[in-house]
Amino acid sequence: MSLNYALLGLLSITPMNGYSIKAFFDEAINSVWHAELSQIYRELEALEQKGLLSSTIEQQRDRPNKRLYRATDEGKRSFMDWLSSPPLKFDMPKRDEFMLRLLFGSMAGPEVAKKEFRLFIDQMWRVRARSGEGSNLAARFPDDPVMAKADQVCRDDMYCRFIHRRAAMTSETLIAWAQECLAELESLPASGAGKS
Amino acid sequence: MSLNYALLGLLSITPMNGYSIKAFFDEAINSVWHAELSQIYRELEALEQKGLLSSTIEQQRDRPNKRLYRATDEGKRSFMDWLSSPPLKFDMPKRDEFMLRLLFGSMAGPEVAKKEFRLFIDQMWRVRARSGEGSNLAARFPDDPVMAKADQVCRDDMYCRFIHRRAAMTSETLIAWAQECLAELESLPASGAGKS
DNA sequence: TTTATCATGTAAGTCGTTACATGATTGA
DNA sequence: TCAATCATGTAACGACTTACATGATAAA
Repeated sequence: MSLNYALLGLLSITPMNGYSIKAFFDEAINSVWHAELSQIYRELEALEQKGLLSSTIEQQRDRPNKRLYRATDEGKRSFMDWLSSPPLKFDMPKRDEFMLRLLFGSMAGPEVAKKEFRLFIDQMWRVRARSGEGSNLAARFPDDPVMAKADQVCRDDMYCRFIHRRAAMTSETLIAWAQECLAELESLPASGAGKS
Repeated sequence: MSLNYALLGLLSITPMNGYSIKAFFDEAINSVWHAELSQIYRELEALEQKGLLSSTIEQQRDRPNKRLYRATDEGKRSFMDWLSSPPLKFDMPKRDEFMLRLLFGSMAGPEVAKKEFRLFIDQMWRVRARSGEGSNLAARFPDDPVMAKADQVCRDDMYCRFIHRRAAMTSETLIAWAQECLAELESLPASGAGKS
């Protein structure tokens, strides 16, 4: 299973609606978990039908209503069982498109690789910048108690600090790595686009 | 798409059978791409039916026969198109179970987190050890020309060196990060299992 | 007036995992 | 003799993505 426990965990702490869960994933813990809205809504419904979540409609003027989900007692139990269960895997299957392209670098020539490394470094700069700030959900959604609570889950929490520290350290390393590779590519005795 | 181009790329360089492709993924570029055998076989068949791959049976005494696949001209063209196409995404969706558990660390207590960090560090030691060696396919499959060729794809190739260097640097960083976190957890004023 | 944000969903399709089936050979 | 390695597959399921549909308000 997957998304499943991310939802049960979050909704064990605070009630949220689908849209705010998506925002939390993207803004606060984007280095940890990703999910599309459509998947979130579907999964929320499935968990409610299993009795692990319950939902209520929150009326809003000026805006569409929200369906707030929260974990039931059974949902909390199910989550805690998972959280304390030992069979955990560290090696999540990797499928990295950039790395795959790099593997075939000698077939495309160094110019392509150089261009992609420069884009990669740009991207990592953005990641690094974001990882320093932590979550800014409360700022982006002022006077929304749901977002404020979701934000607070991460602020002042040691484990969230660990997560952001990891994102910062990893992006730092990847920038160094990419610059190293780029330097080697640029020092190449410029031949006319071919094998390495 | 995904596995798709990994296969076309590999089979543009050298003919391989399903089993050896799996071995190449796992042994030589496990930080880049992962796939189950069943998926590889299914995808190979699909690509052959599209005319992007062709296959021949290689007879063997003492062992089951091999079905060797290679990219057709159309397959090679299709692959090169992809390789030189700009719309590349660096942000592959992340779903990291260990990190997700860590996010909810304050609900499980520091002892659980400590245990998992120690396991994580063990795992990363193994990753680091492996990333130094590069691929050892030729050693594991002596007198198999398919494996020898697959292995050679990576040896002496600058881009493969880049890949292994990244794996080495990343595992190094992750070990440092985990040790840092573990130290902070161990310096905690031992309370009886509860909130942070 | 058009675009962006907020908000919830459905449907179809692709991608990936797990379980099962088969069968020979080699090494412990 | 039992497990592991080599080798190829099928079937069923589960997870994830993409495209579509709707509709309000706020800002450019």
